[in-house]
Amino acid sequence: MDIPAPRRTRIQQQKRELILEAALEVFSTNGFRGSTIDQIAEAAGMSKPNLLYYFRRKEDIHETLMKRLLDTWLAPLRELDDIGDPLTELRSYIRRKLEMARDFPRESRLFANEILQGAPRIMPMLEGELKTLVDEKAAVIKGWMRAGKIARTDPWHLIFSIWATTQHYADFDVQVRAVLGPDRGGDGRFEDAARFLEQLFIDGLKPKG
Amino acid sequence: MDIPAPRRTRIQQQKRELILEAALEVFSTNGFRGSTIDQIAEAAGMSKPNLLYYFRRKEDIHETLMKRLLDTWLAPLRELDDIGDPLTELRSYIRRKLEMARDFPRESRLFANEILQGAPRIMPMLEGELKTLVDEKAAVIKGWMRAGKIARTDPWHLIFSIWATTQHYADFDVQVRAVLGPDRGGDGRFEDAARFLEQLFIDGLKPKG
DNA sequence: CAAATTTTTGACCGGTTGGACAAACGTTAG
DNA sequence: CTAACGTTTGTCCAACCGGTCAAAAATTTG
Repeated sequence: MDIPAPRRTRIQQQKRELILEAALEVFSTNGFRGSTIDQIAEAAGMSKPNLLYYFRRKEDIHETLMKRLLDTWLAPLRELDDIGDPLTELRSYIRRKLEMARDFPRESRLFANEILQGAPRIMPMLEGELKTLVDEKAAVIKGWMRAGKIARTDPWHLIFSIWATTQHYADFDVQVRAVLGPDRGGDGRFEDAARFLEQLFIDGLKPKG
Repeated sequence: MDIPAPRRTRIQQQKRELILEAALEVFSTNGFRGSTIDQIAEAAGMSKPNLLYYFRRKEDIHETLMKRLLDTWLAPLRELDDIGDPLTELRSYIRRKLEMARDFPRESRLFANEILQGAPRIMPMLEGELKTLVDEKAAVIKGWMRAGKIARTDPWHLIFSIWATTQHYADFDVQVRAVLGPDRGGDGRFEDAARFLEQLFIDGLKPKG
């Protein structure tokens, strides 16, 4: 990175944001290697050397984007809380996750791209921060199961399946729209998905009578 | 493509297979633009011009790979049949899909890469062949619902969720292994996933008493 | 064996890419 | 006004990349 964080002027902050926004667009649709600095510069409305004045290397942009992304990306899971009704908690976790797929598909795709290619730049984060958080929440879910509040299953795979099903609507969006066709593939598809996922997970997780 | 298919010698077939195998490895981990002909050639143990003797352009390799992939990829869904017990049919569909994620993760990632980047090369196939097949199978599932054999839901989103959850174990494999850790992330993870998915989908789809 | 054919390779080319650099431009403060 | 500082740009470069080509090497055919 270029200018040390504390000494950034308002203009510098602004331009850096502009670049990051443009880079998100470009990286998320072309992957890291598939994106060029020129593309990002053009999307940000500036020349390549100008962009390189704010971020010395292409990788710096990607790294900054990635760091920032991970926090927001894990926020919904962080909010999953022990207090409150378990099924309600899970329901709103699923809803929040699906809303993120709807409202931040580029972020989802950026993340998917990185994982698909073996997570070369964020492996430590997965084994550290992410694993810790998931283990913690899995313990919470396990507690609910022991208390008979929800059916017994593997909490880790439950979390994976929530990730998979919700992010699918961002990462595989073109496929979803192609299969649903013009009529059902419109804006309503997220509400249909929400209804379906609620039924699948919540009804499926109700404790066995 | 180079030599017309009917006039290929045994050696040509063999070399082409070698190249396709190497290309699958490289494309699935780096994406199309992220992969170079040199990488593929090295992985196939030959020089770049030699590779280009068998496939004139980089795109031809990708196209051949993609065409071949789609058939095998959709085979499990094609097998989903109206005859036989609905829950058993769905259970074995899910199992076959998960087995494909386990045994052909590179194929899954190649496909995921393509879709993630907007499916520029296979869009017609998605809107045509794939949509037709899914619509057909959705009708079958709907029939089961009308007959009271399984609970009522959206058949399209049901299929999406099966795709998402099973392919997740191939596409996001590094993340799954990182989160499960060294002990649970070993070879047993697919059996755990199979048990979990069976419970989620099959128990969740039993008709409401 | 020799001629014909197929396969392999080294050298090369034009275009692209990430990045460096110095000069020009703009802005602010004394 | 002008010196200092921050910003922008045109130009350039070395590395890389997809692809060509002619000639060498290997193989097949007669």
